[in-house]
Parts: sequence; C-alpha cells; structure tokens
Amino acid sequence: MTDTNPNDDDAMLRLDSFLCFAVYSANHALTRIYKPLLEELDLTYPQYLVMVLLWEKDDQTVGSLGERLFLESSTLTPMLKRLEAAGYIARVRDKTDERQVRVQLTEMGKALRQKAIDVPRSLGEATKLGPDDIERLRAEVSSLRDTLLK
Amino acid sequence: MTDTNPNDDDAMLRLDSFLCFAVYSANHALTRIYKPLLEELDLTYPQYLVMVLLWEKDDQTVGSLGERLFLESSTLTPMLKRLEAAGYIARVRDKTDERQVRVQLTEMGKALRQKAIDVPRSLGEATKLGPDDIERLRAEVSSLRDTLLK
DNA sequence: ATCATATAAATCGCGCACGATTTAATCGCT
DNA sequence: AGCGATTAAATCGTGCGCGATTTATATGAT
Repeated sequence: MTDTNPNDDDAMLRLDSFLCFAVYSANHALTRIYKPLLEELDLTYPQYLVMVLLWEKDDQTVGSLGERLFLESSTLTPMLKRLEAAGYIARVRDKTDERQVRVQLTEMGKALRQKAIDVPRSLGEATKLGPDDIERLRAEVSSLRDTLLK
Repeated sequence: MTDTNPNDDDAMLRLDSFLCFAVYSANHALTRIYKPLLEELDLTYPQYLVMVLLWEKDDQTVGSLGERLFLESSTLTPMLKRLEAAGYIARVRDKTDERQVRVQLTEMGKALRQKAIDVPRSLGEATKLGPDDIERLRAEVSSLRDTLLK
C-alpha cells in the first residue's frame, strides 16, 4: 500500500521545495552581503565580477567577458561605461578588428585589486562554512548551471 | 616542504573559485530555463514565485509575500500591479487595517494553477538530478542563504 | 483626546538583465 | 574587386531589485 500522500493535490507546487527559489534567494542574500564590502571600492556586485576577470587577465573584449559571466553585450556595455566613468577601465576599439572593444584596466583599476584582496575571505567567513564545504557546494552549483545551459 | 602554490600572488581572487559566482550564474541559468515554460502562462519568473505563494495560501498581504520571498515593497508593488493588470490577482485594502493591501487570486489566477502544475517536473528533469540530490542541494543552498541573512 | 511614534505600501532614482533590433566592421565566395 | 552573410557592440524597451523617502493609517503613552 504505497500510500501516496493523501494531501498530494499540490503535486509539490510548494515554494519551500523549489531548488530554484533556494538559488534565487541565496543569490539575493549574497548580493546583500557584498554590498557594504564593495561600497568601499565604489563597485556594485556585477561590476566586481568584471573587475575580478580583468585582474585575472587584462585587455579582454566585451564578448569574452560576457562569455565568462554569461551576460549579453546589452548588459555589459552600460556597465562597462560606468566602470569607465569611475576611472577603473578604458574601452578601446581593437585596431586590427574595429568591431571589437577591448577592456583594459587603468592604473586606478589595477591599484583597486589590493583593496579588494580580502573580500573573498570576508565572504568565506560570512558563510560559516569551511573551505572544503564551500568548494564542494560551489562545484555542485556550477555543475547544475552547466547542465542547464548545455 | 609544503610548497604553497608559488603562483599564489592571486590569493584566490579567481572567479572560478567563487561560490557567489556559481550561485549568481546558476540563478541566471534557471531563469532562462523557466522563461519558455512561463511564457505560456504569461508570467515572469518572479511573478511565478508570487503565484506559487498565493496558490499555497490565498489572500496574503504585500508584506507577508515579501517576507517569504525576501523582497521589498518597492519591488513587489509594481510587480503586483502587473499581475493585477494580467487579471491573475486583485489588490484590495484591508478593511480593518487600511495600511495593508491584501493580494487575492482572481478566478483566472486560480485556474492558472492547473496550467502550472507540471512546471516543477519539467524543471526537475532539466537539472538531470534525482529527487534526492535536488532536495539535498536545495537544503544546502537554503541553509547558506539563512546563514547569510541571520 | 492628542500627538509622537511606528508600521505598511507606494514612489523615486539608479543599476542590472534580457530579447530584439540596429550599426558598423569583417569575412567569404565568386 | 564586390557584395551577401556573419560577427561584435551598442541601442531600445521592459521588468526586476534595492535604498531612501513619502504618504497614509494605526498605536500608545500621557
């Protein structure tokens, strides 16, 4: 008698059972944690992600940044203009292919890296998780993303 | 000789190691998966979350919806107006406390539930994960969120 | 009863984020 | 060389999402 839950008329249409809502709300929670940390750097959270990519490797195109961040040019272009206005990056047309715009760190942008150096540690602490748990969770969530995008 | 990585000048400022970016990008990926499913219902993803809450329990205030979704009235008010314009809900001032607005399903809103009934299953399939893995991951990510908001 | 305080939504300004379209440059085929 | 197809960014319109403020109502202490 596999007594299927008699109160099953919901067919699991309950918010608390949604993985998507967990991810959605965790993302907002993370953004809120970052906010005060990044305000000191005069960066928003998505802008910070761009800067991290540029600190990894300077002089990238809009397209390659978008590919890494899963963002469209319609999102990046205005964001990059704000980063340029803030003085952290320069946007220059590629000389050999004028269609592309290369995004380059200014001296100010390079210098900012030092001020951002312990943001990841602060965040790690806020999660109250050990490095191994963080890495395991990160790998699982990344893998979910990759499955969905495939 | 625990040879600490000689190329450690990065101090882990690498996007690929960020749990936050995994969550951020997984959230976008989920939104993209939902989009075509919800278009048939004439709902956006956040609107769908509101509807799920109302299907669970009709006649809730703006504030209580916000508490469940971790959203402010500045986000909800315009969103609820759009749901009202779509014909799915009604917004009525509470008679005994005129400060509050009660959000109530219309007949159309109630009927929509049947059309939404297998959205969760479609999503479960897209993740290519079993129910147990989904639930475990959901619990972990929710717990992360709760830790951060505490 | 009155008035300060608190609470609930709404409003405003700004920054993502996307899809659809447009503009500009390059590529490829002949 | 020329021109259609492709590619890279930018632009436009819409919808979240927040913090700060405003408006309106309710509460509470005297």
